[in-house]
Amino acid sequence: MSRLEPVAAGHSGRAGARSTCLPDGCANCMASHLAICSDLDDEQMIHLSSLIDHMKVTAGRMIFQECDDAVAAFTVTSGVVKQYKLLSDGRRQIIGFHFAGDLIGLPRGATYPATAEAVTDVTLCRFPRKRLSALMDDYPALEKRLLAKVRDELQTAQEQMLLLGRKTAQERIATFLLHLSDRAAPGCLDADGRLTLHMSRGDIADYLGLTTETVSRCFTRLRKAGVIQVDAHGHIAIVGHEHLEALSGSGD
Amino acid sequence: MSRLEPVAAGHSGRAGARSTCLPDGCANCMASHLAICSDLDDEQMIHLSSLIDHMKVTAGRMIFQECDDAVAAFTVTSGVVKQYKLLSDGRRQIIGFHFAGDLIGLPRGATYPATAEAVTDVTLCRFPRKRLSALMDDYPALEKRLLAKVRDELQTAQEQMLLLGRKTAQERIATFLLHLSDRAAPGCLDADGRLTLHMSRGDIADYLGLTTETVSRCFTRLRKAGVIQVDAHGHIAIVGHEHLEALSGSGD
DNA sequence: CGCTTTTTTGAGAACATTCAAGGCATGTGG
DNA sequence: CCACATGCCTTGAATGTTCTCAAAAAAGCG
Repeated sequence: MSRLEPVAAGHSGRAGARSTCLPDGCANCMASHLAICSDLDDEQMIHLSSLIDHMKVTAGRMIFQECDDAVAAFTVTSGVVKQYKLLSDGRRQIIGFHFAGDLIGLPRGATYPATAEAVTDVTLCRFPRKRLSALMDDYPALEKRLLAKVRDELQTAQEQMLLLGRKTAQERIATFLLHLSDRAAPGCLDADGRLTLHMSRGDIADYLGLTTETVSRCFTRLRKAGVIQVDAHGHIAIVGHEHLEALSGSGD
Repeated sequence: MSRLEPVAAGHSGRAGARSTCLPDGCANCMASHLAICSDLDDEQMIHLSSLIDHMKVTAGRMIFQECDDAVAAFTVTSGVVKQYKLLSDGRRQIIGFHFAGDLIGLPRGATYPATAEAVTDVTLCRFPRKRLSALMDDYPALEKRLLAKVRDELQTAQEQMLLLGRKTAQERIATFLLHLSDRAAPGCLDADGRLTLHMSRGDIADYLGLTTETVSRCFTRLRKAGVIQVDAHGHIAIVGHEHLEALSGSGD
């Protein structure tokens, strides 16, 4: 049984954001302006489209596993994905959450260095690795874009090292909420400015190097302090943005 | 007064590892086989050489500072460099140590995201940023090499997140020692297999998210357990490599 | 509605930190 | 060559933040 199911064919004949002639999956892609394909012209896009598959993965399913052969990379086109590493006794560190436009699964080596799992229902664009790297040789714009993405990721990772190595539990939670509301997070911010976390307390804990209980206690404290409001569905409104920034320990 | 001093001119006429016609600094460069220039042919190397300066920085001096304009990138050609980020109250996280062949100071944005400081006396190769990116457009091999370097760094950063978020103090020290002895570390490994750390206990602590005291206590425990031997000068011999691996919590 | 899963809350324990002092090496000046 | 100052490392005792263990409350789901 494959963990990955091809996405159902979309409505044909509907013009997408780009020119016609593209496969439905690409023409309607919500992430095309964010992903590595965004710098390609229409002709190149058609070429790229011929190499890829569009997939759906339901929440909780694995996309690829650490140590597996890295045969394909994926662009997240909707939903939220997490990547994590495990220690032998089960301790888990989530190394990143990924949103629409993010590319995952294109490591330097032959195998994936982390496991990827769908947090919500997810749609993905699958690039066979060999064909993608061949394409990079032809289209330098693609490689430039990839380089930019990897650099961004590295910078984010360095900020996360500061968080994991030196910040208190409270500061970690504050930083996390601010990052979600300020940056990243397409699909996390409601129209009314409310934040939908999507991931569980346990996931947040494993991302911030804490336990579920500590995360829960910090949320409670922030709520009682009037910095955030949490509604019945767990959606979060940041009331004291400045207060939260003060609590985050800030960059410097 | 500049923090960076040009390196003294080398002996002229001495043939380096590469063909002649190169500036002494490049011809004699100990890191040319490791750095991003390693994939260039002689003609390209001559071109690259015309863009760069060779510098010396003494131990403890700053190379560039967080938030400064990222006008130049640097390749470490000898010695050890650390990069760190600070919180407003002085808490510090070292995000990486850099050895011969490593490239630092080429961020995505306009400013350096971290401060770089010489741990030992260091020699550097300085690339003005604009000219380097112009050169990348001409020599795709250079950009490919950079991409590979950044990917390596990202993978290292992800392993460090696992360490900082989930490993115990003992496991962090064990992992650190193994990494130095296995990988990285040109100039850290003596002929007889002994490890020279170069950096202080405080630096190690700020790299591993611990305090100086905890680092010291862990070293003592490892020494008393017979896993490592520390001589009068602080050089370390790893006696129980397998034992250390068991203590490191290992990848999975 | 009953079941499972997740989240919250509480009490006690643990690991690492903080605070404090002593040891050891290096370097300087008498 | 020794005395002394300095900086870094080590060791000890006490504290604290976060974790572990445990149970209740809330939310999701058939």
